[in-house]
Amino acid sequence: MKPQKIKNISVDCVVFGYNTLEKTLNVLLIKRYLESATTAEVLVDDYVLTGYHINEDETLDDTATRALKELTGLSSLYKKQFKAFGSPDRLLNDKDQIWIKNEGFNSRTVTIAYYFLIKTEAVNLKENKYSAKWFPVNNLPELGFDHEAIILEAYEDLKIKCLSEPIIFELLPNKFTINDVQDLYQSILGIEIDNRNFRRKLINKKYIIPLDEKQVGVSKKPAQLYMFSKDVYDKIFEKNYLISI
Amino acid sequence: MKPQKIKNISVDCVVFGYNTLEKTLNVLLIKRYLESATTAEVLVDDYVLTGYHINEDETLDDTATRALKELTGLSSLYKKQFKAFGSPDRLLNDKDQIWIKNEGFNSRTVTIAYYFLIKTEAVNLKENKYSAKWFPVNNLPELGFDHEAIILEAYEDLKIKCLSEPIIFELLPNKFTINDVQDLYQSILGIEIDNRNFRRKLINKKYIIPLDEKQVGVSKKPAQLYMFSKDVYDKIFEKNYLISI
DNA sequence: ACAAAAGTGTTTGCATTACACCCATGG
DNA sequence: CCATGGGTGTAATGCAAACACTTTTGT
Repeated sequence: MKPQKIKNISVDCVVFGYNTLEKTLNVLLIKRYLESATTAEVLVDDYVLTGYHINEDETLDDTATRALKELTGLSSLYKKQFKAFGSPDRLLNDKDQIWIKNEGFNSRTVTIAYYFLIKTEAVNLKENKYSAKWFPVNNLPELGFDHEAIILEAYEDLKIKCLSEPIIFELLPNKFTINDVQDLYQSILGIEIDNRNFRRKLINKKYIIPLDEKQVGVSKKPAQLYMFSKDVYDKIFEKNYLISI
Repeated sequence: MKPQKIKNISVDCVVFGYNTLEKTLNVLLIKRYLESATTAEVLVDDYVLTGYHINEDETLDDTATRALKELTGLSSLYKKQFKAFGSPDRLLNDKDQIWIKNEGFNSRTVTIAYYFLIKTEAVNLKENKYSAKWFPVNNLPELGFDHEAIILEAYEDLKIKCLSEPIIFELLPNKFTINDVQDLYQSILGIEIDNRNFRRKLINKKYIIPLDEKQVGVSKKPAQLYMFSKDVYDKIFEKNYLISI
């Protein structure tokens, strides 16, 4: 028997992916398209976050994990529930109303929003059934529902979180250069960082481990590769209580 | 006409209050009590967070604000939505099931949890219709539903948040001593802080303003009183991008 | 005068910032 | 040999941490 959907509670997923070559932070969005059955007029044509209404027997985390699994084929990604959105008018645009009627959901749906961090190269979008596509977080397409607001809040949370937790490495390949990490911080935070100071800082961390390997296939001096060791990080981690107000 | 309640979505409020004299961080809880109509047997006797199911025409923030207003008579308190709880088995204890049947809610309710910070002395519990009572966050009574878990997560969030934002002053009277602030940090974080270093740090902040006033009615040397100026804080605030991973 | 809590300075080390040039490699 | 990006060192500053005694007041 099919599990019962709860029609007024959903989970939406902001999937962040970093493109190491273009140095852009991207969000994975799916196409929303609907034509009138009679006139072939285009009724809805935009993008939305991936998301599902929750099932009766499912935790919120489960729903989010399921959504990502179906979108990307991947599980055990970094995931964070960051906020619930429940304004009564969040789905009341004309387009959204048409869409909702078509899908049979409740127009007063509260959504629990998650964000995911993902190594872009791990996703194969070629044979994706949702026409999923990456968009730079700073240059989003037209979005349905209140999804633009959701993405921006996820992004704010990510900006803060990446300063104090080593989640940045979720967005990079397993082997990376110090400059990759710097570029990524710069993309996320929108700031410039001094390269010498940044290198020193990172290289001094015991959980940033130099490999016996250098870049290959680059047309200039190949850079030293490093990996991040979560084990070492967890071992040496200690909470600090620095009050900085 | 009465607004329509949504039976499977609620808001729960963790209300933190600090007792300056006892130096304890407390949570405001309400009594949950039910006797069997026939045998007078006590069916439910414990405490829960204050919370409401949301109305059709209400934002989540509105519901939270309404709950606090009815509980304490106060509005415009510091409020933070910190997490949604939606496990399918979060309300399945026997006691909880009895209670839910009595109240007519859905056993699969997702709750959006908020926490509030409040100056304890601003609340008058004497004539409170909910038998609300303060409990130390480190010594909670028996709690219904999953409310203990909710309180603990709120507390974790508060611990982190108070390190980087000046929310601590929401828990103190308008006029406070430096040692009050230190005691409060110590209560929240469960650590000891060096008094000389802490004083220097605080007194150097431009938004900690010394008043032409000292404590009165204390039986020892009266301390200098200070106030917190949010205006000054907002003016001099600047985001820093210190990466500390 | 005594008890209790308020208040006060200095030193040391560490982390952050600012800053400019040489090096190694592939083409 | 040259263009490109990788990689390197030092000095100045500011902040945090450690640490113990004197002062003020009310009783």
